[in-house]
Amino acid sequence: MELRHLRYFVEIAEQGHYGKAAKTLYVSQPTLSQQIQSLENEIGVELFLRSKRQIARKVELTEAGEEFLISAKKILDLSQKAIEQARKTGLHKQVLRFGAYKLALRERIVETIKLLTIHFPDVDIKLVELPTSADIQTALMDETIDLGLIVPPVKHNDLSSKMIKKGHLCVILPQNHFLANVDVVPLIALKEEKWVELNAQIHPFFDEIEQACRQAGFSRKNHIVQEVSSLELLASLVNVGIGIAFVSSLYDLSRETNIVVKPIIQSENDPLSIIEINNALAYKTGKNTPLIQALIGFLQN
Amino acid sequence: MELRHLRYFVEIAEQGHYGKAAKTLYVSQPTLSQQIQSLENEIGVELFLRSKRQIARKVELTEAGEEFLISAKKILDLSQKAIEQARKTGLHKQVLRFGAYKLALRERIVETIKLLTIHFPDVDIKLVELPTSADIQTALMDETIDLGLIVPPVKHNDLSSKMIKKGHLCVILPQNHFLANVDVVPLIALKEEKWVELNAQIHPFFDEIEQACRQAGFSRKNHIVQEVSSLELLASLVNVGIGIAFVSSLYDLSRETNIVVKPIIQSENDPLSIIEINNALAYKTGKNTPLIQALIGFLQN
DNA sequence: AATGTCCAATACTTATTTTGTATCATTGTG
DNA sequence: CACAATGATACAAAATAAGTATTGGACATT
Repeated sequence: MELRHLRYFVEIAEQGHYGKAAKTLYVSQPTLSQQIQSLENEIGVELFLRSKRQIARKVELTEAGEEFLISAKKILDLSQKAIEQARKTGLHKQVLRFGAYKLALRERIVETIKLLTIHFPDVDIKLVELPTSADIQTALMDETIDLGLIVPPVKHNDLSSKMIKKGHLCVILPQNHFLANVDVVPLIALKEEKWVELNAQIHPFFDEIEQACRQAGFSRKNHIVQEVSSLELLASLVNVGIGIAFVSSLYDLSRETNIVVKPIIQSENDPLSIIEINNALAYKTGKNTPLIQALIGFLQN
Repeated sequence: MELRHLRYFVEIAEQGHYGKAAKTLYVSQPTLSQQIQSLENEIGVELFLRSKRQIARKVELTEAGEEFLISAKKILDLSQKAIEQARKTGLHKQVLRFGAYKLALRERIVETIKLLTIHFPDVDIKLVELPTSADIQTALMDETIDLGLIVPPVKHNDLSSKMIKKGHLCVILPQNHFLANVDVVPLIALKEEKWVELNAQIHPFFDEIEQACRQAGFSRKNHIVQEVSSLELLASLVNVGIGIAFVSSLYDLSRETNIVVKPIIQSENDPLSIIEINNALAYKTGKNTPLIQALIGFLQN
């Protein structure tokens, strides 16, 4: 018997329905059928009524099942408590310096980071803000920070990283732009555009953009008409028609009006050839403590 | 986290030694290293001290580990109790008719069956004794018994079986027999011997023996000088030199003196060509209830 | 200091277990 | 009686755990 069996059993018992339980547990329905069977076989007792008639349209517990449900919940609860207790003791006042590049703070990742402080209340998480993803990596190498949010790829051999959020390159256009109504924008279609760009000092993926354009067969040199220092300004200038701009799908632009955001594709013929701009967590390879692993594991969900 | 992690953790903590814990858990040492690491990573806390110096020659728990140990034991204990409780309720006064062939009661399996009554005290286990393995199979088909101990193979399509004990064909010889000092006896070497044999009415694997001899190129017809009705008599007659006899390695002959037991091999050249005489549990295929599965699972250990 | 022993960690492969996909069988409903 | 709902099965795929061989670090001994 494993805790998995108990988790599945409790969910099915509470929902009274294999299919619904499967949904909330993010597994398939046959999985539950099988796991419950193996649990029943280990105990030697049927936990759910398998009688032919199912008038109530839901699975009912046997007498033994009712009892087992109470125990199972208690065990699962204790397991959770045991983990939390160990964390409390082991992480007490441990400091974790978490680095994020400036623009990350405009991304949806922020809420996730907030969750960290709730689930690991005994870790003293110090948020360190640095201009770019590259600066984060340098800081990790210097051990100025312990864990950092970056845009892959990593640029040092000694850094390990784990992707936590997938995103892709997008372009923002004024609403009256001739491409404003297409589904996706092939990169080459933007060959002749004028560009507004974030200041290179804070741009998390400037190099990736330039490389993609080169690959598509053009360069934006002399087409960048203005550099700005914030996403808001960027959106405003696009809005009034000064130029268009590249952004990541991970940015939260929901508050910017009168602009449209369109995904970029590398090849005109392949609608799946998006250009990935991801978020990853990085740490110095030698320093992958349980705490760091646990945080990464947590943030991946 | 799964209960497996807790089982491993508790065992290592109590033994203070990965290698020793691996032995009692019947897994390899690296397995424990890995599972403990994954547990630590999930919790985010080191449970064992990994300090450089290990003066005490044993692994020590961290403070968090000490606490976790207490919780882990409690959880494992509750899990066991939960199973027992469910069994108590679900199996209350359930009757299981367990069939065993006569000679099985002279085999080591008996002790194992006794364990059943201890671990499943609320099941009313009725022991049914029948002459041979074939009779057990008939009784299973008739549903006169629910579960039976047999010597494979099964002889009906509707019977399922699960091996629970491996054994092999042996010969018992008087101590002064010319083969009494070899390691293994090739079957063909017994071509000219005189035989004492169990009464065909109670012999669990007479057919298997005859077939093996035929395969080796001889027949015992006219060489069987005496039939007896018990293992004790069989051993006695061998002892005084009336003849030799085939037995299974599963028989408990520890109380018989002045005889030697030697494994038989089918081919002179291959010391691994033993002739299997196993024990299996069988049940009617349509009737594999959780109880039967649980009993089989239990007896396999 | 050099050498040997003990013990957990690592790298890599294999085996087992769990999960998913497709399909079925049964039951209750319109 | 056809149809929808729901859990069970069979089989393929993926994920996870376990095994084998080896390493590296800490002590002990010479």
